[in-house]
Amino acid sequence: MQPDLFSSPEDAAGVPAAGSPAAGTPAAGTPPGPDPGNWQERAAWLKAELNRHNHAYYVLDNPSIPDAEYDKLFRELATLEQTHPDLITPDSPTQRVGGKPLPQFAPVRHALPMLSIRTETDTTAGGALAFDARVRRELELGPDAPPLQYAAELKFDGLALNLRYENGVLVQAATRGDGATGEDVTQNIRTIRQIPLRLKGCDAPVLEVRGEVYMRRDAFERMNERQREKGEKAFVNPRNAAAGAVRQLDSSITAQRPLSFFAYGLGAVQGWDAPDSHSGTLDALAAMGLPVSEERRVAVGAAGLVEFHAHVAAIRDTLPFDIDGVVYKVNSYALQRRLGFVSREPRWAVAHKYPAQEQMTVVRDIDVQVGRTGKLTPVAKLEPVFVGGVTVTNATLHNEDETRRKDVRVGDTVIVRRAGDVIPEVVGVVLERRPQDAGQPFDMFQRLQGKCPVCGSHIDREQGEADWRCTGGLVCAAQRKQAIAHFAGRRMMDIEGLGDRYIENLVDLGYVHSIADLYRLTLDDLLEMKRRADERDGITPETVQKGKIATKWAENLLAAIGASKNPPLERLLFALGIRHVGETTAKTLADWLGRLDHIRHAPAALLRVLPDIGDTVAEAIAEFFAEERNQQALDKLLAANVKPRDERAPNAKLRDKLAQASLLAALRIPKFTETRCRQAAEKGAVIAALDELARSDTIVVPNNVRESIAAWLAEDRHRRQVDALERMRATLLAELPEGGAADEGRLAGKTFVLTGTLPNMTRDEAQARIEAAGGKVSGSVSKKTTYVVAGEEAGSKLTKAQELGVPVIDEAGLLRLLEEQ
DNA sequence: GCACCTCGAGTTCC
DNA sequence: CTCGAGGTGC
Repeated sequence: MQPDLFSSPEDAAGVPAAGSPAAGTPAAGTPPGPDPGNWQERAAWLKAELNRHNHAYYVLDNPSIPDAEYDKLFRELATLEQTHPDLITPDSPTQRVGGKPLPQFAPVRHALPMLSIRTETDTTAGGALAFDARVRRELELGPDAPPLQYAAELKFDGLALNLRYENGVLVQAATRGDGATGEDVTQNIRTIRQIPLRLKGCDAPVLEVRGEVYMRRDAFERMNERQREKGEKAFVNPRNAAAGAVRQLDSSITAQRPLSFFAYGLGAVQGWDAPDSHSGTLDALAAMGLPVSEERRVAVGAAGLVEFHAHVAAIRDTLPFDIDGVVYKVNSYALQRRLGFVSREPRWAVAHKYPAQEQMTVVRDIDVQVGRTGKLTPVAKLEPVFVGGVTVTNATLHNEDETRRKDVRVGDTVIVRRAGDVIPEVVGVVLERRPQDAGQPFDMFQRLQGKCPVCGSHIDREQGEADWRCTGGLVCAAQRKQAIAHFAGRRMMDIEGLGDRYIENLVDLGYVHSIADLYRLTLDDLLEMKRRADERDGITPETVQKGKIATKWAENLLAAIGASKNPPLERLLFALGIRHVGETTAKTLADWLGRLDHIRHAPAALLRVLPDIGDTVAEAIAEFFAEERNQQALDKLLAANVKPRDERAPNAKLRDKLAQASLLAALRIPKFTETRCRQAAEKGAVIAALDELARSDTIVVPNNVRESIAAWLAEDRHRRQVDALERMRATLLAELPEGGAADEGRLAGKTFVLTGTLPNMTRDEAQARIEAAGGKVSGSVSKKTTYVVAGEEAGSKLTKAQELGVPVIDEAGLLRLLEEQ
């Protein structure tokens, strides 16, 4: 993203003085270049620096820094020149305001200069108040005068254009250029379908329309995806992509780029009776078939501006395109004329920005984190930057491939992006700023010397997988701690007060080695642990009162641990942290098999017949329980009276799943396909007599299949699996309730998706009630969704529902459905 | 065998 | 919230 130099020399992103890293100076906080105290040298340096970036952007079409950064330098120079006018030279970028047009595009002299708008850098409501106050002062309005009317609009993050219509026909499109002269990009602009080549109901001799070309975010993503597939370089953001497309020399390439346009004003006009207000003009332009953003209004007084600013801030992330702020214009043209201009900026308009969503910073280091499953994740440790409203110090690099694709190295200057609630991400490296002594391309194995940074076990990356993993399992303290944290989590055993910090101490000081140990902790253990932890951290000896607080804390924690002893079976299963077993799969296991005892002894083949459990998941579960250590941990839990409170008989529907044909197929014997299993079962084949099937004197299956079964059975573990399967089948059948499946409830077969905040119940409650009525609750909207239940602040799921035509109901609608039964 | 739908897992900051 | 991958239905 390069600054809109043409338009807004004042266009700084309103970044607090976090300071920015210098080229080759990996320390943020120190301004780059000569000491700001020496203003002569400083100004010379700024000029050179800015001219260099201009050249990179406008002539080489290869931006070197993000616009917030450019603006910061520009503003610094402008301020210097203001206080020391003798520093102003003709070659100063502040005097030119723009760059050279590319030689390949014909220059266009604008009939009416394209001016810039002053930017209000106070990103709070104060910015709006200040503007209103300024305007009222200029108009000499007293405090009792009625509030002014303003046209409030979005400030699009794109490229400004002047469209010239003569007699209603588009004859020329030009970029802003330096404001006086731009580039003729008519051929390219003609390819944008949104821009009418002929105006509806207007044949004025001259009508110039001004607006912004931009690219929608979704279109940008898709285009970048294609670029990457073709092995071509991806664009950093929609703005760059749009600017690049408009400045394509080959308009057939522009035609393939998904550009959009919004009109926001007028240029030269002849023979057209313009309305007397800005909002009226926009309405008129819309009526002529020009795209005009709907997100605009006539705001009344300062309060109206503040309200609009807040409103747009709230919807900013849901807009399909990027904006960097809003624009306020005095609505009445008569008043605009009275206000006039200061130098090259109108006094009647201001751009009011939001905190920048992109910033530059330096990568101090690349750390590797160990996840619960042993996944090794590279994390960029950043010089703190204020971006998108928060200070960011860490950003995930996901995995080795991703890190290398972006080629992030220690010491690099990177662009960090954070929009709304979105997790900060490293968008890309500013290669121009890579220092001589930057690190090498990231190499996980080399970096860790083949060892887990926490436990030293060797690390491994499976063929075809993106992740490196620590092989230490629960030997690895990082994995153990997270396993315990997972176990204690709210959606699992829900042990309140057992946060990461305490787990860290409990494990490090040796009080807890595995989850079962939690239930053997005593008051003394906890107090001792706390004392030792405090001592280690150098915290002053306890006062009597502190001792009391510590006791209270320990009592509470013990109580919470005690209270967690009898969870629903599915929660306990989820809490164990078996790979591929999340909330839903845990529920499936509990619903179908009913008792922990069955689940912990089920062979993979049995698990495979359950819905939504395939080879990978079945094996992960069986493997977990095959581990001696895990079975011991379970036994210890049981011994400590940790027991699911809702064990029950297996689900009646399991009877069908236990049919011989299904179980035979679930053994996954080579060549013994599902169809063959069914045929064999019809002829009386059963797992209990698999040996017979494999014998040469039977002809239930073709010879080659028979041989395959025999070979398979020859392996001991396979035979044991068959035995286990048969035993479990018998046990389960014996426990199955008589008769058919129970009544399924009113909402059987219906799938719900919950989104937003419901007025009177939590989402968990809503989910529980839907499930109690036999319905399903899913996390994502698709064609199969029956209803989307939307509350306050519903987000993308609601949008998706509308796209797919899925009915949307509110809480009241849901209650009605629930009560109908 | 492919396309679509889900689920699991990881992630940042206050 | 998003991405990747597992599972299922066509």
